[in-house]
Parts: sequence; structure tokens; C-alpha cells
Amino acid sequence: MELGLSLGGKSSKTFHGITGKAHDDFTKTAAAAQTFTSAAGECSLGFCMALTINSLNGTNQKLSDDGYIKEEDGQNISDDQETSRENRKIEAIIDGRQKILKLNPHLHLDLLPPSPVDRNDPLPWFSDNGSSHGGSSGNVLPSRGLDVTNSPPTAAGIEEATSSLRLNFYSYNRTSNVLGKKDLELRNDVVDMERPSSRASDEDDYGIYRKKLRLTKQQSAYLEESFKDNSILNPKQKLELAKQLSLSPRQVEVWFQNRRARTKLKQTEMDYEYLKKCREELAGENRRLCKEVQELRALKTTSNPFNLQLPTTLIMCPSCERVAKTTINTTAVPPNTKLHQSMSTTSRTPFPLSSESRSILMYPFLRAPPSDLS
DNA sequence: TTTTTTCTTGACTTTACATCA
DNA sequence: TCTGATGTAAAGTCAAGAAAA
Repeated sequence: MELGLSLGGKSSKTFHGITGKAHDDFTKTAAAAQTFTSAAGECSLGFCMALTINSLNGTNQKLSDDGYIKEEDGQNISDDQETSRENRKIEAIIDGRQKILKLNPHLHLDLLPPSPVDRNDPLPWFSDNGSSHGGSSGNVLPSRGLDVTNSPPTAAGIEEATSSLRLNFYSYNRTSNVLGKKDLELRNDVVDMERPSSRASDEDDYGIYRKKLRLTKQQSAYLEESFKDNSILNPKQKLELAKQLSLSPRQVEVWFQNRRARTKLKQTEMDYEYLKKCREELAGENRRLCKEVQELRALKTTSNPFNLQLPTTLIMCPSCERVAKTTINTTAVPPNTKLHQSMSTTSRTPFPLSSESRSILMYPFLRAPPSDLS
């Protein structure tokens, strides 16, 4: 079987990307798309789209039991570039299908492969208060299948369901990367909707558009709570969480990786802002002190007119830790001498010094602030 | 109402490191 | 002790989709 994409209802080209189980579903989709086309008319979107399904035309792959596309003879299906180009339009079809659902909510579509996870297994928030999360219909998990038969879904419900539906819909074997043993185990055990790892572009090797999953608010909230408890999951916790949320362990792992990275980024930004503020405060303090030094120097010049341009020396008594400024070399004056006592008691400096000014004299390296601080 | 810009976030690749057989 | 395989965190990045302008 083969899917054909018809744009404008005039041309029909083959599509190799989806076969097997999806055929029946897409038969419905195609019919619905035509219904949609006739209902909405060609004028509404400027063009009309319909998906039709042709017989399999020598395709070399089939859909495996787990919903993944398998190659039978090793030939890469992406070789058909023309087909790949057509595949890019699948996304538009999906969007169109959403519109179809809005027009005909009783249309039943279930494109998903059988899920190993019990769809009726309630999420924790269900078991807590029994309330369903917003937008979804009852106990039908938004990330599992799309059943629009029973109750007309809301727009949000459609979006939630279809976002995950796309994820399942586009699942296939990861052929571009080497799979680790654990990956294979996870895929076999839990993962039924693992998406391709290759992200060389927004379309994969088969030319199918990658659609981005959006976690529901409930899923995000539950992950947030888990992150508060423990920002790093061990494999067991990861599997448990994935099962509870009906996500793949890989998705949970990626979510936690991103969460850690973005938490760290926010923390770094906060640290930067704090340090920036400290720097500004210190720069202001430095400017104030430099200004005071200038004032003191000016005061020194005016109050000591006889201060000649003689070599000066700052000295500090090792016993009393008092500073003296003199034009003679008194560093060799031994303590407890008359000269030392005279310096210590009467003329430590040529002018009175405040404690702050003394400290400045003791640290004469304090000069004008660096240019980057001023 | 439509278009453009910005932000959020799910997912990917690469690298480095730890552990184990 | 060395080596290769494996798993995973961190850093950087891309891009879809939502939100804001």
C-alpha cells in the first residue's frame, strides 16, 4: 500500500513514508480530507488538499509491529527525492486533519500503534482528585491516541492529542545513529513513541516533518514537582516517571537535562546581576575616596606652604604603629630614644591626620580609580 | 485581523568524565 | 594497569510553536 498526496485534487503523487497500519487510518483521513475540501471549499485556504492512498508501488519497507518503518532490502527510502519533497507536505495534512476534526468531531481516527502502556492507567493527578485535566476528554490520556468518537474535543484537547499523535505517527527506527543497548531496551520496554534522534534538519531522512511535542500543563507540573525533589534522576526514577506521565524515558531525560541547564542559566544571570550591582557600589565608593584624597592633598599644600620639594618618606613605628612623614631618613632611629619619643608624641606628621587619612597614607598605592571603574 | 518579532521549550550533537568488564 | 564499551551530565545549538508587539 502506498500513500498518495493530492494537492488541489488534480495531481496525485506517491508517498513512501507511511505504510501498513496507518493505511486504514489514512483512508479515513483521505476521505475526511476530501469531505473537508468540499465542505470548506477551495477558496478558504487558497488551495485544497486531500490525502489519498494508492496501492503499494514496489515500496521496499513495511511497518513493523511496533509501528516503526522497516526497510526490507536496506535501500534508503530517502533516495526518492521527489517523494521526499512531497512528504514535507504531510504536516500540512496533519494541520488540515485538525480542521477536519473541528468540522466533523465524530470522525474516528486512531493512527497509533498498540500501546504497551495501559491507557486507562490514571495519572497521579487523576488518582488524587479524580478530575481530568483541562482540554482533554476524560481518562483518555492526551499523549496516547486520539479518540474523537465519543466526545467532541475542545480545541485544546485536539492540540494536545494531535501533538502526541504526530510523535507516534512519525516514529521509526533510528538508523542514523548507533543505538546504545540501553536505548534499545528502553525502546522495547517502554518506548512506543520514541522520535528520531537525527535532527540534521526539521525533516528526517524520510522527508517527514518533525513536529514538536508540547507537554501538557499537568505533565509539566508533575515534572516540576519531581525536579524540586531531585534534579537528577536515576534510571529507575526516570522509568517510573516516564510511565506515570506516559512519556518515553528519553523525553523525561531530555526534560531534566533542559531543566537543569536553564536553572543554571537563570542562576548565572542572577549572580551576574548581583555582582554587577556590587561592582557599581564599589566603584562609587572608590570615587568618593579618591575625591577625599584629592581634597586632603589640596589641604596639605595650602596648610604647609614651606613644604619644599624634598624627598619624603612614610614611616611607621613598629612599636606604636603610628605613621610619620618626614624629610629626613629616620627609619634608622632606634625606638625608645629621645628622637623616637619626640616623633611619637609631638610631631608624628607635619599636620593632624584623621584616622581615614592615616590609612590612606599607610597605603599610598591607593591612587585614582582604574579607568574602567570611573 | 494579519504580520513580524521575541520568547519558550523540546530535542539534538558534541564533549568529557565515570564505571565496568 | 590499560583499553574499549557504555551511560550520562553539561554545554551549546536548533527550531517549532506560542506569545507579544
